[in-house]
Amino acid sequence: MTGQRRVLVVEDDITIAESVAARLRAEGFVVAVAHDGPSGVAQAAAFLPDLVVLDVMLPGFDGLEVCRRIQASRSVPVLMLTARGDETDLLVGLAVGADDYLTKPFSMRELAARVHVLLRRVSRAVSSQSLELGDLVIDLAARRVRRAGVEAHLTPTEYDLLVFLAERPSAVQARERLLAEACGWHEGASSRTVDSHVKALRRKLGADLIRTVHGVGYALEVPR
Amino acid sequence: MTGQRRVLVVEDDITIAESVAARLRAEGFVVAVAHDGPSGVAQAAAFLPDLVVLDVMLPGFDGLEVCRRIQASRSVPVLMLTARGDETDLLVGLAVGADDYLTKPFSMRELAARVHVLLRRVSRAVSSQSLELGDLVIDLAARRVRRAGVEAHLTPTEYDLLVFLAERPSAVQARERLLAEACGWHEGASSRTVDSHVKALRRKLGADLIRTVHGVGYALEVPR
DNA sequence: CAGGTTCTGCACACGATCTTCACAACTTGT
DNA sequence: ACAAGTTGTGAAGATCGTGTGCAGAACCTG
Repeated sequence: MTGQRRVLVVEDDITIAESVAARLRAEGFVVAVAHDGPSGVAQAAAFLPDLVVLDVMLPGFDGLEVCRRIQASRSVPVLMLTARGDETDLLVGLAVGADDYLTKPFSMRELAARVHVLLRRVSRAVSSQSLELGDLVIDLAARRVRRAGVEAHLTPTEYDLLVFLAERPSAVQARERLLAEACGWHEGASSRTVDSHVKALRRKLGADLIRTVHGVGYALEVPR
Repeated sequence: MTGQRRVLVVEDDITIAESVAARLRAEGFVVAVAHDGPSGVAQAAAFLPDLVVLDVMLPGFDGLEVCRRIQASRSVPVLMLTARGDETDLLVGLAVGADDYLTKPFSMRELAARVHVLLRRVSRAVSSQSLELGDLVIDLAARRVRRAGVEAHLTPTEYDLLVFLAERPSAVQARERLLAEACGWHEGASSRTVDSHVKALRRKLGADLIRTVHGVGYALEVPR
């Protein structure tokens, strides 16, 4: 994970919002605050947070709707804040895509702990800023790739191909899929084109990185 | 992830342990219970749970040590149970690799909700669906097969054949069926082709895996 | 526009895989 | 135990898929 984590707090109660924001800033996060649903959704799109802390009770439309809309465009972990006993909201929230929840009142310490857990989990899976698979590091923002600390210069197609594979580590992808996703789609495109790019990736990043699955396609193996 | 999820509950208070186990069983999980640290670690290795619910206060050695040991061998999500106010234990627990926690007293409903969230998250992250039949593990996304932890290299036809059988454990499949499903369909294809592939599978994965049903076909037996 | 880079498609060689065959070993029913 | 049918086995040929190098096309960039 590169740089600072960004957290968006969507909470209409100014006092709570500020406490939360202050605590998270103290923990080293970059924090944005929205006080209603529509601006929450807007900020989620503009601020591109790594995590959203979301009150379910909001003016405009409610938190569940916000949750749905945020998740619709981009997969972001959501920590929901619910009133105690609001189990219906809670269950709906989890169904809608929230990843965790806290019931009010909660301690700032508890909030911080949960935020850290959620982000740790996310970075373990897929980070929005960089992909790290063993000694392979892909800096998505900078479009740079390093293997065992050594930077490799990749052409655009090679890079896209690598990222597509790296986002699905060890999952086998058919040539056709790779051709369509990474290279553009041409009528009558030859799937042998993929071979050429795979070959280039192997030359630049090591032959062990990409596994050939005979008769199917390729998969990226997590290197050590 | 195939079939039922397995949950291990490590909790010394028999009443709590049974309530938790009962609730989780009602939710459709396969549940094992351990009442102290050492047997918790042992069961984690033997029962191979998809998730562990772990009390931090345990006879033997404490829950944090159990957590460490469980995580040491295999990555399993851990839901910690802590006494209210035990924030030190809590933070250490999260550091040691717990993925979530509940403070006592908690409602069974809350527990069940968290268990579901954790498992959903894991299946989302690790994604790779897999078939597990005893010591045979088929990673469908990666198209990889392991028996008793040892990876076997299978050819495309062998793999397809195995998956077809593994999706219908113990069910006998006619040669013609296998020929059509796993191998492509040729006019006038000889069903003896299947024999060759079965033979290869037996050589690579052990002779006990595939049972011959004389005059009918083959069936995959769940190995112990 | 010149010079470079990148993408794509092709052909060949090699290796992996599939299929078949003949014969041995086995199962089943009588 | 025997005969008939079925399955296991090993090997060999046919087929298919992939790695590789190369060259023209397409694409930037200054």
